[in-house]
Amino acid sequence: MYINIPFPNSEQISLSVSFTDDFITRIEFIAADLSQDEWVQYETVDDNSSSAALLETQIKKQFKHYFLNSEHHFSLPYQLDKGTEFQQKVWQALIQIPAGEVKTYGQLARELNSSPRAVGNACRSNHYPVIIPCHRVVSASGIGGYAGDTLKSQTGSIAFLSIKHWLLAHEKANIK
DNA sequence: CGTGGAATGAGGG
DNA sequence: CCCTCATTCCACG
Repeated sequence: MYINIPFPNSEQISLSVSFTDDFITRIEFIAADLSQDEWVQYETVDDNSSSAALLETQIKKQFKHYFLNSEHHFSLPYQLDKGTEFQQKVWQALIQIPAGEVKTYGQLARELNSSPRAVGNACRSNHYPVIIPCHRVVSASGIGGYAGDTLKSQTGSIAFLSIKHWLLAHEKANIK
């Protein structure tokens, strides 16, 4: 099952969160479906009739808190064991970057004895954007990429870099 | 300054 | 194997 959470400051984009009874399986940005009033869904009251409903409530609550206050620390269950050992190391490093701070691909690469390019690729394969804050990794010269997009090339209809920019601004991070 | 190659990890033809 | 990628650094002109 999944829920769509409207992304702040954009009526065009939703955050689609897929989950089972026990954990989140995937998060992705999608073009918002304007045919339904998603804010109403988003505001629904607590329902603890099942474990899935419980998790759904937590997801809604925590994203609402984060969008209200970037200091919010996510505590949601998700599967980390899908990637390779290297990818998991990168993802672990990502969740230790606090809101308001950024690291470059190069910095992370030095910490992990790898290369900037490889770190970027691991960020690219992050299945849980926002709660695993790959947006806090920027390039040495600018904002870097997001969801496969770069300054030079936007792959689809959604301007992913504008999302990265919004998240970093929301967290009051200093960027070039 | 621009350009090109190397290093790195993973995925795809 | 070869290529492409959310990079970066260093050499060379």
